[in-house]
Amino acid sequence: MLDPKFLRNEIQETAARLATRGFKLDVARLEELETRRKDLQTATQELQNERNAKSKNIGQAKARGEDIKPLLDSVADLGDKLDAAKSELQVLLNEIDSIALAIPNLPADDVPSGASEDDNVEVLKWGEPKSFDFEPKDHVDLGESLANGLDFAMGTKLSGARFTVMRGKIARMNRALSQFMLDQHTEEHGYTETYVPYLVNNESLQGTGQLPKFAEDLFHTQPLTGQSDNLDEQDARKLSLIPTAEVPLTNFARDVIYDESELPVKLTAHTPCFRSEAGSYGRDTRGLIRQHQFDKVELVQIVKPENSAQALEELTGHAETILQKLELPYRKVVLCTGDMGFGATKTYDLEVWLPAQNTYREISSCSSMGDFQSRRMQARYRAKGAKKPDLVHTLNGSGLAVGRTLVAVLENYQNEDGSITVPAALVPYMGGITKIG
RNA sequence: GGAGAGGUGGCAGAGUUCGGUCGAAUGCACCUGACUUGAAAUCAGGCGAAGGGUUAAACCUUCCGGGGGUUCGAAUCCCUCCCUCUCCGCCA
Repeated sequence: MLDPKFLRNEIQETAARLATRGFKLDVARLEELETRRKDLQTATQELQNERNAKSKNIGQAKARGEDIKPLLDSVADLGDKLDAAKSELQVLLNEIDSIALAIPNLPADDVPSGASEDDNVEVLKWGEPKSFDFEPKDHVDLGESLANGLDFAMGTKLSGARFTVMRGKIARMNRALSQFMLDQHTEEHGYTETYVPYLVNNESLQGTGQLPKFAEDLFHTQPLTGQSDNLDEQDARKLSLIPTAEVPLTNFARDVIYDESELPVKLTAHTPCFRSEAGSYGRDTRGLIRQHQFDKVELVQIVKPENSAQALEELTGHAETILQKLELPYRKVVLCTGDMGFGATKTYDLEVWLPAQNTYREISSCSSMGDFQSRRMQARYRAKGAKKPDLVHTLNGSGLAVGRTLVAVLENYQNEDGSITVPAALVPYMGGITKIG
């Protein structure tokens, strides 16, 4: 959520900045709503003031033992007028609120402007794509032929499309990867390991920005009632599967006022992620690339505003370290204004080299959300000597997506006979074996 | 699953009997000042959040777990939901 002041006082500038990411702000509509809000709010508050003052008089008169009948008569119709004003104001506020909740974040100044992923800017390339003296197979062929290590048919039988069963050494490697990543981040990068719920409530989802706008991307334990943009009382108790550990981890900060000395908070967790992938029916239907369920090691930082830009560089570096230690070639791109996620001010994508596709594919996305999530969550900190608490900044990134890392290892470390060399960094996590198959 | 207790400011904790100068005693923490070479201790003062308003203030409104109700007026009374704690049962 943006600072309401942007929508009140700097709406033209705000609209212009939002336009760079392809979002059209209905300025005329908002201005009209704002004008009415101001009038109505003032009028309502005046009525409340009048009521409070008169009620106070009644109390005092009663204490003195005077006749309060005339006073009661004088407030007779006040209640109805107040109720009417209040409900009219509430309708208006709800409308403004639902508009505000659907406005994406403002891009940071140093984000390249552009309309689509074609306008993303490559920052660096790391490692050389290995040249094979045979035709490299893709991870599906490799995984299926390795003792049925990847069993897509079984996943479909049990659950449906985009679910997969892993067996034997492939399953072990999937586990090894997440263990390796967690150890790196906790032992080398200073993150606190956490274990979190995989089911979260709607407040948490609204805090990080998945709701109200992206309900269809998630799996819900119960269908949401209605299409309302605002959470009603019943919906607030329904749980949804997390699409990323960003949701529970970032919501640690919800309704918290940190002491300055507690920041930054750095959290990591290994969790499954569940995505309905609505709207992606035709894309990446083969293999592990796009699944309804996959594992991810997530990095989250809660920082002081002045540190968030630097923190994004560091957090992205932490994710890069994993790729470097696994010796997987990758490139780093900064997303353009048009390709960024809803709540991001700036995002780096890390894309790993996949030989079978002869291209780089996203394996991590690291973003600074500025105060966008903090404002929704009321996540604040108190600076030493400051009168009022300030909103913190939040960042998150994948470090890394485990399923896609498995794909990358299988494809990049394949040998001509279909076996897979275990990356050196992973050998200790694989019980010492150096080759699969 | 059964029985009971409770949710109040950053934290702890009064107030709820008998609704009215209660946005809320007190303590801790924090901020400012005095004392001190400095610090500690002590003393004095200040100190919840959100919104509106102002050059800045003043000032106004809302908030005592969420929602609803009664009333001129609700932290306080009623309904409902959520959460926490204790005891019993059950379970990994």
